[in-house]
Amino acid sequence: MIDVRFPTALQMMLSLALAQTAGVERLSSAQLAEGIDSNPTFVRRLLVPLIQAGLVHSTMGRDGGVSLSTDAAMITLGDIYKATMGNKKLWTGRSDIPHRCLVSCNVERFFGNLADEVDESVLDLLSKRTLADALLELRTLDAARAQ
Amino acid sequence: MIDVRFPTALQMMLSLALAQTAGVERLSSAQLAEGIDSNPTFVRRLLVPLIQAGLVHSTMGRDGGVSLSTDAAMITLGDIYKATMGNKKLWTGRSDIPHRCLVSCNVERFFGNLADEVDESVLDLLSKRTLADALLELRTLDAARAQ
DNA sequence: TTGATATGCAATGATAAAAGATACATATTG
DNA sequence: CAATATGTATCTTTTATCATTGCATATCAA
Repeated sequence: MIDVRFPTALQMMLSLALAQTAGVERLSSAQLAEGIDSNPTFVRRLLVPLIQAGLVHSTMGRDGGVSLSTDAAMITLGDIYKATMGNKKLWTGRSDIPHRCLVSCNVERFFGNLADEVDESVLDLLSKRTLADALLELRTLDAARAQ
Repeated sequence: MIDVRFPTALQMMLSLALAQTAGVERLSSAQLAEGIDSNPTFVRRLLVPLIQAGLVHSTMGRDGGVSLSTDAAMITLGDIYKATMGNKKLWTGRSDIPHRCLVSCNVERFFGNLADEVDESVLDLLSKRTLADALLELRTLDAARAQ
């Protein structure tokens, strides 16, 4: 199955950012789940690392829910990516390749280094964009759609 | 299951490049399969797009096998990636999100654009490296390993 | 204090993408 | 024509991911 954690977390964060600008204090996991057409448990699982990273604040109990910890302009898409994907690399190579020649003895490390470079370049790209930027892009797309 | 087509195709291409420098005319799918600890069918499936892209030349029949179509310095890792992964994007978002608000109506396109940018930056990185460069890196890694 | 309702979290089940396995037609060489 | 390679279709196995269910815990309000 395809891993949709990042796009999903991103949508949730965008919803929280929108709520923030609209003056809504917090959203429940059920509300967020509705937005992504999924279930509250999945939402809460995704929220855990975002909360631990300090991007989202959660309040328990009745009338509980989550909200952004800070202004949307202070959160980059890179922050969200790092939090939700943790140490998972974008690429994984074959493991336990039998060592028999120059290639098989060293590809594993070679590919690992390459994957690291890729991760870095993706994070660079994501870190240049804030949630606030993204929300603005959504408005632009929406305006284009309306025409 | 994790998609290991690119790392696998890369290893095969490196093996073919090494064979080329060693004066070996061609390798069979069985030989390549041994190198990646897999089976000839998987190898041949992976070879199809590489052959179609003109990166690899295949000869059928007894004593058949595959070899690089050109010098390893003329083939970039980007070529290999494009051939083996085809149109598959690095990221896929959730699909069929119900359209209910500014976010849900536009994230799909927003994320698609973002994914395109990521693909582009990864391909940029991969296209700066040739198979010959990679083979040289393997030798460097091997020398470091020997110590 | 208690009922309603939220999060936090564990465990189990369903789904789907990828790789493995098998079989066989076709091509080439000696 | 025998041996052995590729090309390709089909079926099975594996496994990462998401959905579902259940329940403990926290909070608010009547």
